[in-house]
Amino acid sequence: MRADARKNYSHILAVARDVVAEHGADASMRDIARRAGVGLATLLRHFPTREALFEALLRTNLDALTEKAGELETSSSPDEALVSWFREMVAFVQSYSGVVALMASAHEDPDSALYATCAAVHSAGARLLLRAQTEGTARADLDGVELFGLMSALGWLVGQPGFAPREDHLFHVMTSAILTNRPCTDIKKAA
Amino acid sequence: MRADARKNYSHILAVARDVVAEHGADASMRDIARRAGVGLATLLRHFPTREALFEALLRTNLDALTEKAGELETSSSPDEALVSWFREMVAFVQSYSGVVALMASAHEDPDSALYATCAAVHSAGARLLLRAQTEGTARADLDGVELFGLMSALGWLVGQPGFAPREDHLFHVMTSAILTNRPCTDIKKAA
DNA sequence: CCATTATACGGATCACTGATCCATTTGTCA
DNA sequence: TGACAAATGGATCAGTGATCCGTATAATGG
Repeated sequence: MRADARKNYSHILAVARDVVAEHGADASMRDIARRAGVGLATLLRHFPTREALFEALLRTNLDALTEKAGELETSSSPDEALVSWFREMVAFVQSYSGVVALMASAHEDPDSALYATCAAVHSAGARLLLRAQTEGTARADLDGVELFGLMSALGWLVGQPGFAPREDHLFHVMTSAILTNRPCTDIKKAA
Repeated sequence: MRADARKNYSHILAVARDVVAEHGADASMRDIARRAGVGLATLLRHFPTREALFEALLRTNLDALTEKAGELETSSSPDEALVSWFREMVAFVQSYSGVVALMASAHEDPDSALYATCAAVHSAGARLLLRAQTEGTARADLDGVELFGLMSALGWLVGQPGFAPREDHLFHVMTSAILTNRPCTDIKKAA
């Protein structure tokens, strides 16, 4: 790749990160190109589709999440690790609104550029889950994909207008569905 | 309203219901108009925005759900009623993909055409929830909005590619987060 | 039953989107 | 410096939702 092309590539990616953070996953490609100071054609040659752009955009974040899962695996108790990672995943999904759908379809399509990255995230989560399940603190009838799904769903929900203020509580409800040792802490028990 | 206009209104609505069921919430307005045999301008005069069209489309479904909640309130046990209604809500959200976001924003905006309808659904769900909470079979720290949110999130999730086959299981996980008397039925309990 | 009038209709058009083409510019290397 | 491949971006295309306005028609009064 020529030097100027490489520079544009990085610059576009940086600008795209800002614009997407501002306008969500359906930001205008023209807008991104304009703000990057390049023509639309240039943007679209570097990233032929919207998915390709997101792929590049998300790869670093997803890799970081995968790595984070590995760290938590050794630094925290199984259920604490799972909850911490869950929280980070939710925050991630929420911050790039509209991105989960992309990841879900990427996970279904082995040819997708995001496929490997998604699979890594899934299996990283699955390992954290398995560790908690072995200890008996997570419900046994879950797998990594479902864990990912629940995280995505929560991230999606708290990204919807009106639900952001309830994020902490909804997070608590959702984790108590996954973990077995913190069942409904603040609930008036019957019997 | 003139007779032909009224006829067009109903016809467009019926066609829109089909098209949306086929192509989801971002179906082309031109497409709907074409299939209804009217000009795009006519469609857009009857329903100035996409939201206006969905408003009309969803009102009947939502009213039906509200009514259903009332029926269940007298015909089933509190937790059975809640679960049944939960299931219907999830199916509804899933069938009209992309619609929840619309309802969420409608619920935030008192001027929205869907506001009253949404509020009715929320309070109908809240009543079912309260009944189960009084009996002690639903966790007490939930309100109608959160119940609606969890239903929406699940509906959204099972509408994503790859998660549809897991609908039943995810439904089970989610309900066990809400109910207290069926905590993780198929799980190896710790201690 | 016909003439008038208000109403509804829809083709044409606009601004916008992502995608593609290709003449021009620019980096690179001999 | 010269030549060539590579990268660029303006122009253009089909698609979207929205708007305008001349035309067709339903409703109404004579």
